[in-house]
Amino acid sequence: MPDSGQRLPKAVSQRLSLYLRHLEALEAKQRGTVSSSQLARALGLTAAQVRKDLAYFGQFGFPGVGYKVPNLAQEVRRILGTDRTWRVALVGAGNLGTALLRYRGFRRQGFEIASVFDADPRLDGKTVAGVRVHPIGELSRVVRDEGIKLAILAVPAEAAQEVASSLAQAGVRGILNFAPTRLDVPESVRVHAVDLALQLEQLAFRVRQDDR
Amino acid sequence: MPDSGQRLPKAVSQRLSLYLRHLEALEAKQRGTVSSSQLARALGLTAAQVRKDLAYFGQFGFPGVGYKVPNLAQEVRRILGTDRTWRVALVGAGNLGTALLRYRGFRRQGFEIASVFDADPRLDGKTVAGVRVHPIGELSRVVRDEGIKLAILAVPAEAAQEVASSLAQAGVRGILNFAPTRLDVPESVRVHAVDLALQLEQLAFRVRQDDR
DNA sequence: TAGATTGTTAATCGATTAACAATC
DNA sequence: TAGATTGTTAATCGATTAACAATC
Repeated sequence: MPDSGQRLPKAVSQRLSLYLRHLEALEAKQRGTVSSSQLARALGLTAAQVRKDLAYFGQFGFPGVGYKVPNLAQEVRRILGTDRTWRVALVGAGNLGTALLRYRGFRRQGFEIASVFDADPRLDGKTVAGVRVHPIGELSRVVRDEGIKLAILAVPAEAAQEVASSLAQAGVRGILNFAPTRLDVPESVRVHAVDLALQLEQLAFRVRQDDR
Repeated sequence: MPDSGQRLPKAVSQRLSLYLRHLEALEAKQRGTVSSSQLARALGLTAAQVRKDLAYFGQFGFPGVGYKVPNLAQEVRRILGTDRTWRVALVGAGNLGTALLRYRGFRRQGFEIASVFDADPRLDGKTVAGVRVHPIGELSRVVRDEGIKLAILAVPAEAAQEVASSLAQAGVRGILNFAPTRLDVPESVRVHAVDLALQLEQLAFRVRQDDR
């Protein structure tokens, strides 16, 4: 039973991005086909898991052959929604914001940082990495006018909630939150938190655990 | 049955960091006690889950009262290993590396970026955010001499594997990898990957799913 | 054809939730 | 004491793995 019906396990969508990464590497190497067991080995999963994950969305494989690389890559892009370009607003042009603005990985995966906002009046009208910085007061208008649906939040924790509320109000549907704080937003808005210190904490914990 | 015996579910350790975040916020507000249901509400979990998670490590609560905030915060810090300062090496002093170097959240959680390395000879000997940049050739020596056990990898994907191997060789036990590539390291080294484009991809996917 | 590999069902494993006696 | 809340056991839920007929 393909496509609809059963709910998608949360873990599956996370693995889709991994599949796409590896498929793109295989595309670059001009590999024609790949089997579930090859994908599994490369990504540290099991072959059954790979097949089951992909089968949630349709029948992409060929028994006895495997999956056709460009084919499957395109399907996964379509599923993830990165077969088109998403225009993204970046709020916060400090160190982290600037790094994110210059990070080439976003564009490579179909994301374009279309406008940048910062509360610091000294940045007003300046350009960073070729993109003009707007005063934060223009956020609602610009986001609304440009129909932007995704935003990256790279402001201090204290400012995050207020900005998030403005973004929600302006029609943003998803926020990638780098501020280490929980955001209270309407149901219509998805928040995905990236807490950098938390990542290091997890790493330290696992390293210490190995020492038992 | 406390502490040892059963294996720790992976998801539990991830939630420990969340507990600590919230406990630190409560500490700042001078809150004396907190119940499992209050913690659960604040973090979007269930009370039973909070109690069970904490019970893996001991009996920290008081029936009828809840948990003592400073007490529990200290216990969780001890469990996570952030009751001491971890010295961390940063490899890559580009935009992302610089942003990470200036990011205050690391120090707040007990991580100190003790030395920085970059392959670009123009950065050689310069200081960024008050820390001197070493040429990458000195990586092994410095890491070994200073007994550094954690590293942050903020170099281009092409360079990541080579640097990771050097780090492993020099005795590093954990790598926080910002390069979008899988690293092949000895068993003694833990790798925790942070793929920024993947985070945006996941967000876009969930936003699109909501539109069904 | 023989060999390989898929998609899918059933079995297993693990994690979350509900319930409640014990405790303050 | 009465009310609140813990730690823990049993029940439920969900995700992973194994197995295999169908297919190329």
